[in-house]
Amino acid sequence: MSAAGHSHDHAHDHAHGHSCKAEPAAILARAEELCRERAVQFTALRREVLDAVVASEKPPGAYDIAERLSRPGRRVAPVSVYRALDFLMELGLVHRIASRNAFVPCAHAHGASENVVFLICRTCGGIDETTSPEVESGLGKTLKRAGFTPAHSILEVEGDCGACRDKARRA
Amino acid sequence: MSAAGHSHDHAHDHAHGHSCKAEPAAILARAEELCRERAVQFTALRREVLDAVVASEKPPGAYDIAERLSRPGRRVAPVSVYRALDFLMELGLVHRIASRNAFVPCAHAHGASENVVFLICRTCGGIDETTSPEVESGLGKTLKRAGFTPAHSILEVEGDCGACRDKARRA
DNA sequence: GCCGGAAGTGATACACTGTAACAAAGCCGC
DNA sequence: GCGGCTTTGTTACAGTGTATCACTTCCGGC
Ligand SMILES: [Zn+2]
Ligand SMILES: [Zn+2]
Ligand SMILES: [Zn+2]
Ligand SMILES: [Zn+2]
Repeated sequence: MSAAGHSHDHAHDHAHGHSCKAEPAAILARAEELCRERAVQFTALRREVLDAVVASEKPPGAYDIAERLSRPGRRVAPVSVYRALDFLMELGLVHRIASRNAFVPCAHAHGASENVVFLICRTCGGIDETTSPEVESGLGKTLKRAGFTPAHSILEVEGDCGACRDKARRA
Repeated sequence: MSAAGHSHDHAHDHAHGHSCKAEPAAILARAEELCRERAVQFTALRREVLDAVVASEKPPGAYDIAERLSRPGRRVAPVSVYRALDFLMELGLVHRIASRNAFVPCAHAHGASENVVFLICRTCGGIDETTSPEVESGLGKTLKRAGFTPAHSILEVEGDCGACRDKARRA
């Protein structure tokens, strides 16, 4: 999945559907801003956990993060990671992928109530995030028909991303 | 939703949004038919696990089922339950709810590729199942736009079912 | 600067969820 | 019945997430 935006900031208009890793600097900035707004602490541990999620090649599990942050002389227990992840999810900076027990940085800065679609590539393991007005409205109709009041929803699609499909075709 | 048809088959047209337990007899019959078709064994254990899933008040976890099936003198280990559940899911008789680690009987007899929407009531804990052509087509468009080839997807909505909402309103 | 409450972290233990490996039992076609 | 396959039992273990409590850090008020 592609890394969006380089230092010289080329035109990156996202007509492509493939995942663009959130720019580490951008998401960090967003984190700091959000924490200032809400008057909560963006502590070192929280920053490190966010960094780990952003920097990981594949969406890591909580234990992966704990291991990555631990060194001889400093052990970060999974429970600390979970707390930081809860915090980051509360702020909408990180999402949990229920079907994988993994965590991804939010790539969209969408509102909390807005539905997102996670595209999980079973070949490369990458997870892309997109929004879908069509799904949103269709789901709204369906829920209304069912008399169900939604609080939040998860939509995770497993399959093959464009890059992996192309690679397979060339092979 | 809905279990159509009781013994005296009253009009049960399901304008209501709340979960209607699948008729135990019907799903059992379907299981036997499917197993005959595919020439696989519908063993006692598999039947008991299916029964347990159908009969449970709330969607049970695998360990709940194991406990329910165990008695003094006969212990059913979780691993056996998982195997039976895998079997039943393969046949499309049971679904796993990723956001809850719970299992529900299929209430629709839909095809394997067809998308379903799970409606999870956070008040009563009931889980209803419905299909949504709108979502289906909307999601198709979105995936195409993203260049993503889907294999299968999960869509789980948490909120309040009609019954619980009414109950709350009257209170 | 100091104090006191609130928030965050460390550490341990534990509960819950799921899988691997191998042996024993049951089924089925020959 | 024999031989191969499927299913189940049993044990052990890996992976995921939470409860508890003590300790530290932060922050606002004095
Ligand atoms: Zn997001
Ligand atoms: Zn891929
Ligand atoms: Zn179903
Ligand atoms: Zn309800």
